[in-house]
Amino acid sequence: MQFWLLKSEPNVYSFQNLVESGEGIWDGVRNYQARNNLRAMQVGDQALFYHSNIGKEVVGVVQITTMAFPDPTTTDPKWLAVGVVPVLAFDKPVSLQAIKAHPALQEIALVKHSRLSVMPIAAEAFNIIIALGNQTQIHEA
DNA sequence: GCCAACGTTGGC
DNA sequence: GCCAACGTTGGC
Repeated sequence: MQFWLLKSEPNVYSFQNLVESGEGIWDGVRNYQARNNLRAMQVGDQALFYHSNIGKEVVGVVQITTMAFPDPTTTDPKWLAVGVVPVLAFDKPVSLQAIKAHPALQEIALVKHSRLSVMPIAAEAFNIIIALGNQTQIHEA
């Protein structure tokens, strides 16, 4: 099982759009590195959903439901898409600022490779961000 | 709206 | 195959 981070501009396609439709297709990727990451995805992999430009925060988690298939938004066979479903909406979105301020998240691709739209993320970093975003599930004594 | 980072294109 | 020009992304 691999973990990923998917970036979208919320005025184009937001996490809320995905929650409302229940399932979606992650398409429109036109970058080779991002495409290669889509191709490496397996059914059941999970991904953080990041809102770029507006919000600049991780707002939830999605699960990959299909292997990569030809992107339906183009006739060019070299571009790929995957199916996704929402699995968790954060109580408290995790801002880019908070990620940059976290000592254990300095090296993630979101910070280091800000222009990549589909990137792998280590399980440790994935779990830290989930814990930050899903704070109401952390109960204190 | 600006600009840095970086990917792509095209002339040579 | 190099590299300058150009386009796009995304944070600020």
